[in-house]
Amino acid sequence: MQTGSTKTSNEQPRRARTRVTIADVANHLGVTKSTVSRALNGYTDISDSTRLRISRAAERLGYRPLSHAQAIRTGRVRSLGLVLQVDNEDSARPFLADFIAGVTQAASAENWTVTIATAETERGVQETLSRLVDEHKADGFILPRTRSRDKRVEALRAQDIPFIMFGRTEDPSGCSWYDIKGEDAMRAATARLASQGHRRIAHVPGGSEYTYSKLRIDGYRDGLAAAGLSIDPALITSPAITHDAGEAATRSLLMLAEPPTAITFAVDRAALGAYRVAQDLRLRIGSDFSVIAYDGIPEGAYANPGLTTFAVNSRQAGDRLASLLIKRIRGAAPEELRELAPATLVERGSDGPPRLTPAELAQCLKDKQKT
Amino acid sequence: MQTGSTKTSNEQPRRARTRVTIADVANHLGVTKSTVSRALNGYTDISDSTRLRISRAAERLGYRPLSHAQAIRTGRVRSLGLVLQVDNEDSARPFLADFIAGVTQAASAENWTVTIATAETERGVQETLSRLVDEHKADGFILPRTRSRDKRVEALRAQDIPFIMFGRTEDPSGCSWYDIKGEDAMRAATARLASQGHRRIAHVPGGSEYTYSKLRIDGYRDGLAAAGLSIDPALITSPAITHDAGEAATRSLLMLAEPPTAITFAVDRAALGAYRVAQDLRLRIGSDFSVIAYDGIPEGAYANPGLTTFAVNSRQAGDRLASLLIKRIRGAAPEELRELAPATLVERGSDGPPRLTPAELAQCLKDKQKT
DNA sequence: AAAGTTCCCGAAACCGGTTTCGGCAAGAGG
DNA sequence: CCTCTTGCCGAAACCGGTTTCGGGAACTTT
Repeated sequence: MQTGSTKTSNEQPRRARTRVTIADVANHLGVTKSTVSRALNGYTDISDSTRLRISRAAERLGYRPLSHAQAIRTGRVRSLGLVLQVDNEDSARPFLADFIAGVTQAASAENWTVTIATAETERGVQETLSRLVDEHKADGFILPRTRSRDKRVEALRAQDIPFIMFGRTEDPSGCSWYDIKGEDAMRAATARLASQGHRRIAHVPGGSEYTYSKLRIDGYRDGLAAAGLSIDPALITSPAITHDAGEAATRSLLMLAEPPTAITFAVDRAALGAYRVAQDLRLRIGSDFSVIAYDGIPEGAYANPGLTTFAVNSRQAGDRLASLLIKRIRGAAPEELRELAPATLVERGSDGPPRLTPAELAQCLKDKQKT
Repeated sequence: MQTGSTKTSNEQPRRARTRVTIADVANHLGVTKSTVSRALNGYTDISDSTRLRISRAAERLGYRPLSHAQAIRTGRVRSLGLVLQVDNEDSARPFLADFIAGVTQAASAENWTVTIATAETERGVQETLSRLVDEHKADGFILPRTRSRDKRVEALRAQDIPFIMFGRTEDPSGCSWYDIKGEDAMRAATARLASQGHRRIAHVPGGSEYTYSKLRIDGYRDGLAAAGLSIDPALITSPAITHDAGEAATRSLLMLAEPPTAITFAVDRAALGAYRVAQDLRLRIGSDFSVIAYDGIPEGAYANPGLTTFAVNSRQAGDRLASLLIKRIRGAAPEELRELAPATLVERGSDGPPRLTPAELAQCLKDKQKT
């Protein structure tokens, strides 16, 4: 019974609702499609009067070109790609909404859109990215959380596909980026603590695969050096980006024979782990020992005392990233599209002059352990 | 010097990187484009052997059809649209990442993508939505946070564009939805508190323009009725969805001559405001008065005592919404695509048997006020 | 063996835009 | 007055797919 061209899949015929096409505009004015197209796209071989007539008519008829119809010839879909890694641990990203708002806002301003995708693993991100590339779902990509050696960067660079990093990377050739100066923030944090009188200042770094982690350690080191303090490798723990890991790192630091009176954390979430330690050991954060972190997550404001931190403006970051990427897609050289912005210090209660010296703190902890 | 067809805009010629097209596959096998197209799209008038040959060759050559090239004829871009309202107040949406992960995951599974956009105002959302519709950037839309009377719904319904709501609405004709049974959760919350011995149980509703708010109030009322408790209009406050508003609502309830010993909140964030009141008045949440809320935001776990709440699975919601929407786009009747799922109770420490009667609580508060 | 089906697939139109090419007309130059 | 530009726009090809139409070959049926 089947009559040749019967489809098996359950797709429904597209609805017949008619759109205003470029041909409608052309017919309406008695010109050709090509004239309309060139008039609307800024070609110079169209007289001003004609251009005006056409753009008016297009406006009045409500003509909106289909970007996918344009894309077939131009190769541009006017869309930015964003592939997020959402693993189970830190899937709760409080500033994601802001970040996306920034990206989409800048994109809409140029009449572009944003194509978003997620994956759980690094490998999954790679695959998703390459699918979007293969199907040309986006003209360029925003790469958040860049690693020192980043496969996404390598793949896109090799294929000469426009991209911009939120973060920096080891080999910057052909790369554009927007990043927050985490190194400056950590330098400032260390300087601030030193000026408060701290002499032993520790650092809990972030994930070692990420570029930011190295940069923040550098900043921490620079800050110590500038304050004339020596660098004690024992005061730099293993990486910690979660609540639990931050708690463990804090504990290990306080166990030291000569414990630090201040700790800088590369990420807020780890710093919040220190609060649990303080509660456990009945220490007051901000006097018994101080904490300064980085990120600016909202939970930091609810902590008690509030977490002093260097906050990043996620919305602005998204906005700048999208703007720069569009420029890149339009042909700007990648080397011209590199921007750094500062984090802003949010002073709350988690830091202050040390009540005790390291030796006294050690003694105090030993006493508490007995009881 | 300009030679006629010079463009003024700064667009760069698209890069010449060649893709594998359908013609390449066809030539490679000595068949026509149309045969390849039909073979790959499941038409029945292609012999199995040919179909196999073609799909193998396509695979081997790495052929991926351009969705925008397909779209020009089919009218389908294989993309789901999602327009979020990101206002300044609650822009920090902790489950957004999960929600997006769910949506994109279900979309990718069908080889679809997700086009995301944001706006700050209700009006902005409307405009963004209509821009996406006009440019046909998506084949259908996911509408989060539906209102009782929702302009987005009316607009899309009028134009017969597929959509699905996360939430319900007043006039369900032509609507599909996925929603969490907030009414059941509130009924269960009230029942739970009643069984703990509470006799005066209050409710702090969410934004009155949203459908969920009305439903949760209904659930609260049903719960009271089922427990044989009377409904006191004084125990239903004005809407509160922020920390501050929740704090104010709590204060007003405790000021009552006969205050409630338990409060149900339509949203977690408002419930967290109650903690500030408790701290202020030196009341213990979970014994002096109890709190049960709804949402399952992560901050609830950090509160002290932990917030007992009905949590929604955002990831699953996103997943189901995307799946249902795709079915809708493929032609399923909207009435068949309606799903409800339960919220799950997360028992923490914010509720328990009342230590005091309402009268005693009032007295206690009066005493504290004196000192 | 002729006629009618059924199974496959090629040819060509089509979707809605963009871009190339060429030509007419008006203005400039000699 | 004739030629040479220059400005402006139409005709048609083109992008990469999908879909319609029709027809040849093989297979039944009578």
